[in-house]
Amino acid sequence: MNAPVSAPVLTKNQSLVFDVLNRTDAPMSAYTILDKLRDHGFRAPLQVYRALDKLLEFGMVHRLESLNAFVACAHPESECCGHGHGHGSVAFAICESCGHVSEFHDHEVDHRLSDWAKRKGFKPAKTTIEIRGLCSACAA
Amino acid sequence: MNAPVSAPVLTKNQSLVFDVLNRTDAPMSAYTILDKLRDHGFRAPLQVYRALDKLLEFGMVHRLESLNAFVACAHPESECCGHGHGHGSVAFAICESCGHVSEFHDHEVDHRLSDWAKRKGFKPAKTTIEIRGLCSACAA
DNA sequence: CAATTGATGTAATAACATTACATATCAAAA
DNA sequence: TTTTGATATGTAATGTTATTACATCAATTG
Ligand SMILES: [Zn+2]
Ligand SMILES: [Zn+2]
Ligand SMILES: [Zn+2]
Ligand SMILES: [Zn+2]
Repeated sequence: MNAPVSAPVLTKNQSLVFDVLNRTDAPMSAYTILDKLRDHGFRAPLQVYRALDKLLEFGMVHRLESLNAFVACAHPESECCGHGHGHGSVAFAICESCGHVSEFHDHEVDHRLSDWAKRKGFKPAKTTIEIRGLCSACAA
Repeated sequence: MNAPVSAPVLTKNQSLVFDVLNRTDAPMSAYTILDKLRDHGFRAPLQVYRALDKLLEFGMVHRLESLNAFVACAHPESECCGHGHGHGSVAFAICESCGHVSEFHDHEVDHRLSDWAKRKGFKPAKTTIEIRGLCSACAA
Protein backbone atom coordinates (compact mmCIF):
# COMPACT_ATOMS: atom_id res chain seq x y z
CA MET A 1 0.00 0.00 0.00
CA ASN A 2 2.87 2.36 -0.65
CA ALA A 3 5.47 3.35 -3.19
CA PRO A 4 8.81 1.56 -3.23
CA VAL A 5 11.13 2.93 -0.56
CA SER A 6 14.00 3.32 -3.00
CA ALA A 7 13.55 4.82 -6.43
CA PRO A 8 12.84 2.05 -8.92
CA VAL A 9 15.24 1.47 -11.79
CA LEU A 10 13.63 2.88 -14.88
CA THR A 11 13.86 1.39 -18.33
CA LYS A 12 15.06 3.52 -21.18
CA ASN A 13 11.58 4.54 -22.30
CA GLN A 14 10.40 5.16 -18.78
CA SER A 15 13.38 7.45 -18.17
CA LEU A 16 12.79 9.36 -21.36
CA VAL A 17 9.13 9.94 -20.56
CA PHE A 18 9.81 10.86 -16.96
CA ASP A 19 12.52 13.32 -17.94
CA VAL A 20 10.21 15.08 -20.34
CA LEU A 21 7.55 15.44 -17.65
CA ASN A 22 10.03 16.40 -15.02
CA ARG A 23 11.44 19.23 -17.09
CA THR A 24 8.21 21.18 -17.10
CA ASP A 25 5.73 21.94 -14.37
CA ALA A 26 2.83 22.07 -16.76
CA PRO A 27 0.83 18.94 -17.52
CA MET A 28 1.39 17.21 -20.84
CA SER A 29 -0.78 14.91 -22.89
CA ALA A 30 0.58 11.54 -23.94
CA TYR A 31 0.69 12.69 -27.55
CA THR A 32 2.63 15.82 -26.66
CA ILE A 33 5.15 13.64 -24.89
CA LEU A 34 5.28 11.44 -27.95
CA ASP A 35 6.12 14.41 -30.13
CA LYS A 36 8.87 15.50 -27.75
CA LEU A 37 10.41 12.06 -28.02
CA ARG A 38 10.33 11.54 -31.79
CA ASP A 39 14.00 12.46 -31.87
CA HIS A 40 14.71 9.68 -29.42
CA GLY A 41 13.08 7.07 -31.57
CA PHE A 42 9.52 7.16 -30.32
CA ARG A 43 7.06 6.40 -33.09
CA ALA A 44 3.81 5.22 -31.51
CA PRO A 45 1.48 6.25 -28.65
CA LEU A 46 1.86 2.92 -26.96
CA GLN A 47 5.49 3.60 -26.21
CA VAL A 48 4.37 6.57 -24.15
CA TYR A 49 1.35 4.94 -22.56
CA ARG A 50 3.33 1.91 -21.48
CA ALA A 51 5.95 4.07 -19.82
CA LEU A 52 3.29 6.23 -18.19
CA ASP A 53 1.54 3.18 -16.79
CA LYS A 54 4.68 2.15 -14.98
CA LEU A 55 5.50 5.64 -13.78
CA LEU A 56 1.97 5.97 -12.40
CA GLU A 57 2.40 2.62 -10.70
CA PHE A 58 5.67 3.83 -9.16
CA GLY A 59 3.94 6.99 -7.97
CA MET A 60 6.37 9.16 -9.90
CA VAL A 61 3.72 10.62 -12.16
CA HIS A 62 0.12 11.64 -11.71
CA ARG A 63 -2.69 11.66 -14.19
CA LEU A 64 -4.92 14.72 -14.21
CA GLU A 65 -8.30 13.29 -15.05
CA SER A 66 -9.96 16.56 -15.89
CA LEU A 67 -7.23 17.32 -18.41
CA ASN A 68 -6.34 13.92 -19.83
CA ALA A 69 -2.78 14.85 -19.07
CA PHE A 70 0.14 13.87 -16.90
CA VAL A 71 2.53 15.61 -14.50
CA ALA A 72 5.60 14.52 -12.63
CA CYS A 73 4.91 14.12 -8.94
CA ALA A 74 5.80 17.36 -7.22
CA HIS A 75 4.82 16.85 -3.63
CA PRO A 76 7.37 18.06 -1.10
CA GLU A 77 9.78 15.33 -0.04
CA SER A 78 8.83 15.56 3.63
CA GLU A 79 5.09 15.63 3.53
CA CYS A 80 3.17 15.44 6.78
CA CYS A 81 2.54 11.77 6.18
CA GLY A 82 6.14 10.76 5.77
CA HIS A 83 7.44 8.91 2.76
CA GLY A 84 5.62 10.30 -0.20
CA HIS A 85 1.85 10.19 -0.28
CA GLY A 86 1.68 6.46 -0.14
CA HIS A 87 -1.19 6.32 2.25
CA GLY A 88 -3.02 9.51 1.46
CA SER A 89 -4.43 11.01 -1.62
CA VAL A 90 -3.32 14.15 -3.28
CA ALA A 91 -5.13 17.16 -4.62
CA PHE A 92 -4.29 19.37 -7.56
CA ALA A 93 -5.01 23.01 -8.24
CA ILE A 94 -4.87 23.60 -11.97
CA CYS A 95 -4.64 27.08 -13.45
CA GLU A 96 -6.77 27.31 -16.57
CA SER A 97 -4.87 30.34 -17.74
CA CYS A 98 -1.17 29.49 -17.43
CA GLY A 99 -1.46 25.74 -16.96
CA HIS A 100 0.46 25.68 -13.72
CA VAL A 101 -0.38 22.82 -11.39
CA SER A 102 0.03 22.78 -7.62
CA GLU A 103 0.04 19.42 -5.91
CA PHE A 104 -0.92 19.30 -2.27
CA HIS A 105 -2.13 17.00 0.43
CA ASP A 106 -4.77 17.73 2.99
CA HIS A 107 -5.01 15.21 5.72
CA GLU A 108 -8.38 16.37 6.90
CA VAL A 109 -9.92 16.13 3.43
CA ASP A 110 -8.57 12.63 3.18
CA HIS A 111 -10.06 11.77 6.51
CA ARG A 112 -13.48 13.11 5.71
CA LEU A 113 -13.65 11.17 2.46
CA SER A 114 -12.41 8.00 4.14
CA ASP A 115 -15.01 8.44 6.84
CA TRP A 116 -17.78 8.78 4.33
CA ALA A 117 -16.54 5.64 2.60
CA LYS A 118 -16.35 3.71 5.84
CA ARG A 119 -19.88 4.71 6.79
CA LYS A 120 -21.16 3.58 3.41
CA GLY A 121 -19.11 0.42 3.25
CA PHE A 122 -17.37 1.73 0.14
CA LYS A 123 -13.81 0.50 -0.42
CA PRO A 124 -11.79 3.30 -2.02
CA ALA A 125 -9.08 2.37 -4.48
CA LYS A 126 -8.11 5.73 -5.91
CA THR A 127 -9.25 9.25 -5.18
CA THR A 128 -9.14 12.15 -7.60
CA ILE A 129 -9.29 15.73 -6.36
CA GLU A 130 -8.78 18.48 -8.90
CA ILE A 131 -9.56 22.16 -8.54
CA ARG A 132 -9.68 24.08 -11.80
CA GLY A 133 -9.43 27.83 -11.61
CA LEU A 134 -6.93 30.67 -11.69
CA CYS A 135 -3.62 30.72 -9.86
CA SER A 136 -2.68 33.77 -7.82
CA ALA A 137 -0.54 35.16 -10.63
CA CYS A 138 -3.27 34.83 -13.26
CA ALA A 139 -6.13 35.93 -11.00
CA ALA A 140 -4.46 39.26 -10.25
CA MET B 1 -23.39 31.60 -8.64
CA ASN B 2 -26.23 29.13 -8.51
CA ALA B 3 -28.56 27.04 -10.60
CA PRO B 4 -31.87 28.49 -11.74
CA VAL B 5 -34.45 28.41 -8.96
CA SER B 6 -37.09 26.87 -11.17
CA ALA B 7 -36.35 24.00 -13.49
CA PRO B 8 -35.38 25.37 -16.88
CA VAL B 9 -37.49 24.51 -19.90
CA LEU B 10 -35.58 21.92 -21.87
CA THR B 11 -35.44 21.73 -25.62
CA LYS B 12 -36.38 18.52 -27.36
CA ASN B 13 -32.82 17.23 -27.57
CA GLN B 14 -32.02 18.25 -24.03
CA SER B 15 -35.08 16.39 -22.76
CA LEU B 16 -34.20 13.29 -24.69
CA VAL B 17 -30.66 13.22 -23.37
CA PHE B 18 -31.71 13.98 -19.82
CA ASP B 19 -34.36 11.27 -19.86
CA VAL B 20 -31.85 8.69 -20.99
CA LEU B 21 -29.47 9.64 -18.18
CA ASN B 22 -32.23 9.88 -15.64
CA ARG B 23 -33.48 6.40 -16.36
CA THR B 24 -30.30 4.73 -15.18
CA ASP B 25 -28.13 5.35 -12.17
CA ALA B 26 -25.00 4.23 -13.95
CA PRO B 27 -22.88 6.74 -15.84
CA MET B 28 -23.06 6.81 -19.62
CA SER B 29 -20.67 8.01 -22.26
CA ALA B 30 -21.83 10.52 -24.84
CA TYR B 31 -21.60 7.87 -27.55
CA THR B 32 -23.69 5.41 -25.55
CA ILE B 33 -26.33 8.09 -25.18
CA LEU B 34 -26.12 8.70 -28.91
CA ASP B 35 -26.78 5.03 -29.60
CA LYS B 36 -29.79 5.05 -27.27
CA LEU B 37 -31.23 7.97 -29.19
CA ARG B 38 -30.76 6.76 -32.77
CA ASP B 39 -34.41 5.79 -32.77
CA HIS B 40 -35.32 9.33 -31.90
CA GLY B 41 -33.44 10.76 -34.82
CA PHE B 42 -30.03 11.36 -33.33
CA ARG B 43 -27.29 10.91 -35.91
CA ALA B 44 -24.18 12.74 -34.71
CA PRO B 45 -22.16 13.12 -31.48
CA LEU B 46 -22.65 16.85 -31.48
CA GLN B 47 -26.35 16.48 -30.87
CA VAL B 48 -25.50 14.77 -27.61
CA TYR B 49 -22.62 17.02 -26.61
CA ARG B 50 -24.64 20.15 -27.19
CA ALA B 51 -27.47 18.89 -25.02
CA LEU B 52 -25.02 17.75 -22.35
CA ASP B 53 -23.35 21.17 -22.29
CA LYS B 54 -26.65 22.80 -21.47
CA LEU B 55 -27.64 20.19 -18.91
CA LEU B 56 -24.28 20.62 -17.21
CA GLU B 57 -24.80 24.36 -17.21
CA PHE B 58 -28.23 23.88 -15.64
CA GLY B 59 -26.68 21.63 -12.99
CA MET B 60 -28.94 18.76 -13.98
CA VAL B 61 -26.12 16.51 -15.07
CA HIS B 62 -22.59 15.90 -13.87
CA ARG B 63 -19.56 14.86 -15.80
CA LEU B 64 -17.39 12.16 -14.26
CA GLU B 65 -13.91 13.14 -15.32
CA SER B 66 -12.25 9.87 -14.46
CA LEU B 67 -14.75 8.00 -16.60
CA ASN B 68 -15.42 10.38 -19.48
CA ALA B 69 -19.05 9.82 -18.70
CA PHE B 70 -22.15 11.58 -17.49
CA VAL B 71 -24.79 11.05 -14.81
CA ALA B 72 -28.02 12.77 -13.93
CA CYS B 73 -27.67 14.80 -10.77
CA ALA B 74 -28.78 12.67 -7.87
CA HIS B 75 -28.15 14.76 -4.83
CA PRO B 76 -30.96 14.76 -2.27
CA GLU B 77 -33.41 17.60 -2.77
CA SER B 78 -32.84 19.08 0.66
CA GLU B 79 -29.12 19.07 0.98
CA CYS B 80 -27.48 20.77 3.94
CA CYS B 81 -26.70 23.77 1.80
CA GLY B 82 -30.23 24.40 0.63
CA HIS B 83 -31.26 24.54 -2.99
CA GLY B 84 -29.12 22.05 -4.82
CA HIS B 85 -25.37 22.26 -4.53
CA GLY B 86 -25.15 25.69 -6.03
CA HIS B 87 -22.48 26.95 -3.71
CA GLY B 88 -20.67 23.78 -2.82
CA SER B 89 -19.00 21.08 -4.75
CA VAL B 90 -20.02 17.50 -4.92
CA ALA B 91 -18.15 14.26 -4.58
CA PHE B 92 -18.75 10.96 -6.31
CA ALA B 93 -18.06 7.41 -5.23
CA ILE B 94 -17.84 5.22 -8.28
CA CYS B 95 -17.98 1.43 -8.08
CA GLU B 96 -15.56 -0.11 -10.55
CA SER B 97 -17.41 -3.40 -10.41
CA CYS B 98 -21.09 -2.58 -10.87
CA GLY B 99 -20.79 0.99 -12.09
CA HIS B 100 -23.00 2.43 -9.40
CA VAL B 101 -22.35 6.06 -8.56
CA SER B 102 -23.13 7.78 -5.25
CA GLU B 103 -23.22 11.53 -5.23
CA PHE B 104 -22.61 13.30 -1.95
CA HIS B 105 -21.62 16.59 -0.48
CA ASP B 106 -19.24 17.13 2.40
CA HIS B 107 -19.23 20.63 3.72
CA GLU B 108 -16.01 20.18 5.62
CA VAL B 109 -14.12 18.90 2.57
CA ASP B 110 -15.36 21.88 0.65
CA HIS B 111 -14.19 24.17 3.38
CA ARG B 112 -10.73 22.70 3.59
CA LEU B 113 -10.21 22.98 -0.14
CA SER B 114 -11.53 26.54 -0.18
CA ASP B 115 -9.22 27.41 2.68
CA TRP B 116 -6.23 26.03 0.85
CA ALA B 117 -7.21 28.04 -2.20
CA LYS B 118 -7.66 31.21 -0.19
CA ARG B 119 -4.27 30.81 1.43
CA LYS B 120 -2.64 30.36 -1.96
CA GLY B 121 -4.58 33.07 -3.72
CA PHE B 122 -6.04 30.46 -6.05
CA LYS B 123 -9.51 31.25 -7.45
CA PRO B 124 -11.44 27.98 -7.82
CA ALA B 125 -13.87 27.66 -10.70
CA LYS B 126 -14.79 23.99 -10.56
CA THR B 127 -13.81 21.19 -8.23
CA THR B 128 -13.76 17.52 -9.10
CA ILE B 129 -13.81 14.87 -6.39
CA GLU B 130 -14.14 11.25 -7.47
CA ILE B 131 -13.48 8.15 -5.44
CA ARG B 132 -13.08 4.98 -7.48
CA GLY B 133 -13.42 1.70 -5.64
CA LEU B 134 -15.95 -0.94 -4.69
CA CYS B 135 -19.41 -0.25 -3.37
CA SER B 136 -20.62 -2.09 -0.28
CA ALA B 137 -22.50 -4.65 -2.36
CA CYS B 138 -19.53 -5.47 -4.57
CA ALA B 139 -16.91 -5.36 -1.81
CA ALA B 140 -18.70 -8.05 0.18
C1' DC C 1 19.36 -24.75 -24.60
C1' DA C 2 14.21 -24.17 -23.95
C1' DA C 3 11.09 -21.68 -21.38
C1' DT C 4 9.64 -17.71 -19.15
C1' DT C 5 9.23 -13.01 -18.32
C1' DG C 6 9.34 -8.24 -19.23
C1' DA C 7 10.28 -4.61 -22.46
C1' DT C 8 9.82 -2.86 -27.07
C1' DG C 9 8.20 -1.81 -32.03
C1' DT C 10 4.45 -1.19 -35.23
C1' DA C 11 -0.03 -1.05 -37.26
C1' DA C 12 -4.64 -0.77 -36.84
C1' DT C 13 -8.60 0.49 -34.53
C1' DA C 14 -11.60 2.19 -30.90
C1' DA C 15 -13.35 5.82 -27.97
C1' DC C 16 -14.02 10.53 -26.95
C1' DA C 17 -14.61 15.38 -28.47
C1' DT C 18 -14.54 19.59 -31.46
C1' DT C 19 -14.60 22.56 -35.71
C1' DA C 20 -16.93 24.25 -39.56
C1' DC C 21 -20.71 25.20 -42.02
C1' DA C 22 -25.56 24.94 -43.31
C1' DT C 23 -30.34 25.23 -41.90
C1' DA C 24 -34.30 25.89 -38.87
C1' DT C 25 -37.07 28.13 -35.22
C1' DC C 26 -38.85 31.74 -32.73
C1' DA C 27 -39.45 36.03 -30.57
C1' DA C 28 -38.42 40.87 -30.29
C1' DA C 29 -37.74 45.14 -32.97
C1' DA C 30 -38.51 48.05 -36.71
C1' DT D 1 -45.31 42.03 -41.39
C1' DT D 2 -40.74 41.79 -42.47
C1' DT D 3 -36.28 42.01 -40.59
C1' DT D 4 -33.16 40.85 -37.38
C1' DG D 5 -30.83 38.45 -33.79
C1' DA D 6 -30.46 34.72 -30.74
C1' DT D 7 -30.88 29.99 -29.95
C1' DA D 8 -31.35 25.36 -31.52
C1' DT D 9 -30.47 21.82 -34.85
C1' DG D 10 -28.42 18.74 -38.73
C1' DT D 11 -24.38 16.84 -40.88
C1' DA D 12 -19.70 16.01 -42.29
C1' DA D 13 -15.19 16.12 -41.38
C1' DT D 14 -11.54 16.19 -38.39
C1' DG D 15 -8.91 16.19 -34.15
C1' DT D 16 -7.50 14.07 -29.81
C1' DT D 17 -6.94 10.36 -26.54
C1' DA D 18 -6.40 5.41 -25.61
C1' DT D 19 -6.38 0.40 -26.56
C1' DT D 20 -6.01 -4.14 -29.06
C1' DA D 21 -3.37 -7.31 -31.56
C1' DC D 22 0.62 -9.22 -32.96
C1' DA D 23 5.60 -9.51 -33.75
C1' DT D 24 10.26 -9.08 -31.92
C1' DC D 25 13.99 -8.58 -28.63
C1' DA D 26 16.66 -9.18 -24.35
C1' DA D 27 17.60 -10.93 -19.84
C1' DT D 28 16.76 -14.68 -16.59
C1' DT D 29 16.38 -19.24 -15.14
C1' DG D 30 15.69 -24.26 -14.77
ZN1 LIG E 1 2.74 13.30 -5.99
ZN1 LIG F 1 -1.96 30.82 -13.77
ZN1 LIG G 1 -25.78 16.92 -8.28
ZN1 LIG H 1 -20.68 -2.12 -6.96
